[in-house]
Amino acid sequence: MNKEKLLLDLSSKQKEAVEFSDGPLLIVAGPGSGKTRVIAHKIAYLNMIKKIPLNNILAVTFTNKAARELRERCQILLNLSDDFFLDVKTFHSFCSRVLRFDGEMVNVKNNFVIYDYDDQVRIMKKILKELDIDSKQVSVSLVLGIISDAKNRMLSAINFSENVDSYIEEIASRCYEKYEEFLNRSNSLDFDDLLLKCLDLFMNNKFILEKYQNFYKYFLIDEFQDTNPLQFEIAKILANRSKNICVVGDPDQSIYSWRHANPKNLFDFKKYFDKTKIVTLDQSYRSTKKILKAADSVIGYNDERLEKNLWTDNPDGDLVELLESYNDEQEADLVIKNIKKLNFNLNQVAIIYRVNSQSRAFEVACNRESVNYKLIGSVRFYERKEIKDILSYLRVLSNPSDNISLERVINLPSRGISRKTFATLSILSEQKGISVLEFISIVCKEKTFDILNESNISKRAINSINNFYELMEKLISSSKKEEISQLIETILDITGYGQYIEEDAEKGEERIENILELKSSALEFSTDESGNNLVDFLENVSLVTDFENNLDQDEVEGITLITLHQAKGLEFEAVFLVGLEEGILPHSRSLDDPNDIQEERRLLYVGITRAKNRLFLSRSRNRKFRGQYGAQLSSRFLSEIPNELIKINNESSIENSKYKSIFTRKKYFTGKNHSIQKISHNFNIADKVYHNKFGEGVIVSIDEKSTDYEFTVAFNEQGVKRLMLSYAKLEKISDQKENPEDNFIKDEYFEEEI
DNA sequence: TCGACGCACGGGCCC
DNA sequence: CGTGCGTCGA
Repeated sequence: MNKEKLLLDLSSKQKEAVEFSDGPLLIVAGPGSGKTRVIAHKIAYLNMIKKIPLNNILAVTFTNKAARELRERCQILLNLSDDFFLDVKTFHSFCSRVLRFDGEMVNVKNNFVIYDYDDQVRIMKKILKELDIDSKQVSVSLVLGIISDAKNRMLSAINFSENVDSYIEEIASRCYEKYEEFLNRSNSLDFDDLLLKCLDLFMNNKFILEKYQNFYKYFLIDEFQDTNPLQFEIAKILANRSKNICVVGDPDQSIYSWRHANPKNLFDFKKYFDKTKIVTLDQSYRSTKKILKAADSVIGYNDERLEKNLWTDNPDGDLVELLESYNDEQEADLVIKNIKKLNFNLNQVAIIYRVNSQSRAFEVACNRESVNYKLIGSVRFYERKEIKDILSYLRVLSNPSDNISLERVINLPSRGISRKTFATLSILSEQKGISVLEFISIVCKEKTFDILNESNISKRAINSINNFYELMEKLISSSKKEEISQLIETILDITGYGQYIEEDAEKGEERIENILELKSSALEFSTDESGNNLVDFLENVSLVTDFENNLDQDEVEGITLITLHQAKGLEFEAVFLVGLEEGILPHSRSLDDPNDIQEERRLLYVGITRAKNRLFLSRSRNRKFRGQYGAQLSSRFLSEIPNELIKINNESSIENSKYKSIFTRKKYFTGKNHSIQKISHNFNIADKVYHNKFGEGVIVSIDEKSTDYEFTVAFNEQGVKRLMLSYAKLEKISDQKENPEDNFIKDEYFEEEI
């Protein structure tokens, strides 16, 4: 392939981005503007035209799935065989590998384990107990959040303790110190540590930094709007020498601020790197004009934006359809019904929701209607109990310092080592400065059981501990010679865990299947990855969360059920965005912070722009929550889409007369950016009015609200009510005819609330 | 030390 | 509604 051919099917802007190969480059790329294509072509261009060896290029993507896709594209463009070398990694996997090689310089041993959120919670629970802090007043997640914040501001436990300025920070500071000690003792790192220690390594070891700087001459970073401060620092320090760094992002698609992502990194990039070239990709090749317009008008309500003027040559397309149902079950039915009417391959259809728990109703509906579906990561595979149990055994074998994993399995299945015994063992081992497993080994090997006796551990318990020791000895020797999948089999066998699972009448079968799946993934791993040892396997497990996708992908035809966050980067012919309700999207936890609301809006923007052809938005008037039905208000975002783009799905009106009711789109919103139009009216105090439900009445007062009016009406029979004008269908008695077109009626719930 | 039982409380997004 | 924890009796 020559240069002309490589650049043939690129737009002039895409070409510009691909051909600018030396020096800092910032690509602002709207949804569907072909950014992955540009990155792939850029790598191909560097290699083919500029003759840069592939191993001098580091590409960083947001997920492992994106990494795989990029590799595939490059492989095709460069016409390479399957096993070609190209570093496409996530920040975390890159850092992890650096630390495996060179971590000693920052006191990281090469067999460290990575602790996930679940592990962190277990650790922090212990710490709170130890420090006698009431976990009802100071929650585990709060403390972990503060620690993570601190790490992202590059504050060590000591630095942090010097700068506490509130009661809660003082507590968190003490926990932070303990937490770090615990991780240290366990030879383990959390996700933040992977980045932090790696950065530490680069900043304080010139020699090692230069090694990497000399090795990687070109950097490409995707989804830059979702990089956090540590990641940005790592990018800066690595690229500081060559300055050949290209970042791609879209501030409107920044949806990970809760993970410390900072879209400002996009703007700071050009401040940090002199003479940054900026290319904006604003042509969408994905969505129809109408869908794009809907997306654009929604995101227009956010402020402090970098306006992009996204445009497309695609056809106008169909109107965005609005679905409304009575409850979440009906919502699922209605969505599936509409999917069945479409003429797309089911792989081209997605139901996208805000929270995983929404998937349940759709699974049920799919099963009932015999529609195949692929559920993406709701109960994530590696987080299932039986999988984590097996992995904990493996972790202990790979890293004997891993106390938290040991604690998990030492009495699983029950073998006579109680929590209390384990706690005693922990204290004793800590005094000796070794891990619990090491302590057990020494005591059992030297038969110095007196030390346990003295600590009030019963004869029976000591016997159990000794049995466990012998069991572990066997496993350790197996782990040295067996393939991982074989080792899993051995574990199931000699720990009794296999039998324990089988005895579980309810979930046993499913759990066995999951374990088999783990075994087959281990088998796959040891055959096709270069590293086939336990450490590599466990690392892969910690960092790759989407392994289920590997298996199905497009082999089975089925619709996709997925969260908005996970849907980033994907596209479908038809998209159903469901649960457009206050409390869901925007999520209830974001309602009182305007910045959070803006992120929720970006989330919707991401959702809308996944659609190529057809977009359906759905809301339910009621939803089950904690076992009970509660009324739901329509999402404020729905009213931000201009009416002319919207069609109300004709099946939506619930036929059952009991629930006749219906849409709550606020007609007076026109979706013009930043200027919310106020409803107007010609009512006056003392006017006689008629209301559908309450009958005749007299207006007592009219209060102006920010976008609406609140009427107080004295009804002849129902007493005094307060009603929002936009929701209540009030008529002046003199006005005889109601407009038959006007079916934007009231939201009963809203009305009664007021 | 184990497991059964009952109670209280909690549920966003993920590398 | 589900779970996770603490308490209790065996």
